[in-house]
Amino acid sequence: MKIYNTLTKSKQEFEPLEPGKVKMYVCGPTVYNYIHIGNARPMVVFDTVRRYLEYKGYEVTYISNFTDVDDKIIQRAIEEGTDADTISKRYIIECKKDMEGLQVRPATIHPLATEEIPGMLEMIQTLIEKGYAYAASDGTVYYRTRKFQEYGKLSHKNIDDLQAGHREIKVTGSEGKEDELDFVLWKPKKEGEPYWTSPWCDGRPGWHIECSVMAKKYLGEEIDIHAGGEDLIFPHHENEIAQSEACNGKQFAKYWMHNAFLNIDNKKMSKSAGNFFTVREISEKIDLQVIRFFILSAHYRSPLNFSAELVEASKNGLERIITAVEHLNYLLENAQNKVITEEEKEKLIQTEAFVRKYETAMEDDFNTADAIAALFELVKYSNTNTSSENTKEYLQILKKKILILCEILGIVAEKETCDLDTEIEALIAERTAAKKEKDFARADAIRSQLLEMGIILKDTREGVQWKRK
RNA sequence: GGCGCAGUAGCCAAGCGGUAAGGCAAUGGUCUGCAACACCAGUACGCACCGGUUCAAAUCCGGUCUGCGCCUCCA
Repeated sequence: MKIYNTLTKSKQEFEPLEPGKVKMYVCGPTVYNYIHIGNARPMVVFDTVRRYLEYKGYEVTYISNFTDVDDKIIQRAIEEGTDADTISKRYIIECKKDMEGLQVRPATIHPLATEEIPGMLEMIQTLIEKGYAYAASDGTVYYRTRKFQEYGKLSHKNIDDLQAGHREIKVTGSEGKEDELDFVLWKPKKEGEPYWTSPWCDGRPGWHIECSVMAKKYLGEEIDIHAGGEDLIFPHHENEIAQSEACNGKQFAKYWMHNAFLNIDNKKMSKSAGNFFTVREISEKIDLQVIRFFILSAHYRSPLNFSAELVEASKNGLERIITAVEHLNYLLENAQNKVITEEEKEKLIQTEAFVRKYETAMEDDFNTADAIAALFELVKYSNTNTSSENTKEYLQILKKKILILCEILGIVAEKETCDLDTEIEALIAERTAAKKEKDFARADAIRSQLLEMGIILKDTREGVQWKRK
């Protein structure tokens, strides 16, 4: 299995630190509002990575944090006349709801920054002791960026270029810094803000230190995969490396994975441009599973454009897969309980090619677009190689194959079979009778009536199928 | 200014040296009372443009054009 590593700018064979186990850390959202559609991309993408690793038999420890103390949260709290804790707790709950809709499985642990302050104080202290950090006169603690020789190795930046860039857009409030590149590990509180006591001042942690500490606490000093959006490469992940490696003296993460951005109508999403969408508002119009399928329809390192018609195309494509599974279920209801035939066995062997194609795609840096193509080929094969003549066993195995490939992508292709609604069944029977008597007006009336109830009918060769909208 | 990415049919999107996957949409057909589903058929003499390397290039190299990202809170 190959993974593109931002650190080396190349695809590398994946070799976990410990055989059979994978330690994975994915930077989570800052919870000051509902998550937006852009936040959904890394969640879906890395959840899929996790699912595939588990499919391959790895035991995955998946850690994803919630940043629950931050300027934006505090600002939101002030606006609403409440406290930061209320805001963050509320949006963590809402975020989890959205994740559920997107079929993103909960992480092994979702640590909260505010609950990891002791670890942060400890790491900052160690960095100060090792000479990698210093406290300014106002109590702010800075990281001594130039002291870390390898600074820039992830983002492939030259430290001197960085400084030149900084001069142009110099920010105020950095008087206590020894060097403009130094970044904050701990900052003093302002009036009314949440704070914790520390040896340097009452205050709160900088953003970067959180992830270094949480990764270390829950995964250890060395981890396999560290992931997030590409915008995090610099400075967030670069700074994490500086902190963790200076503190622990070991390579922090072996593989760094970054997803590209999701744009809206070919433009970067932003509130000012008026093209900002939360997952919540999208979920009111579209099944979030469609959004998930849409996100996976492109490779995670390519920019992805989001628009109504593109989502519509994904919806139709996904429908094709679901229809195929429904059809198999329909056939299974009346299938014969005989021994699988030689011909059927032969056909099942042929489907292995699609499974292999799927796996090959996933093994190549999680090429979900190609994997989906293989899935579609399997679906087509299923559509053309099944009938009411087939045995239960054959149909069951075929269905299972489709379902497993869907499962890795987080696609639920089979809705729980609800109890047959007697009213619906009765209407369908009535319609069938009407059709027999060539009373098509009555038949169509019943079909419209069912449609209003959210039931879609299909007259197949094998009989009438129905499904909920 | 520095660093980097991308340009493949109407749309989306794989392919990354061996002669263009897959999906959506559209068209014609099979099936069907109609519809829906499904299936079948054709659908890029060509992969932004110009050169070069090679027996062979969408794939490698050089240049041009266009779009985009990061360098600053940001998935």
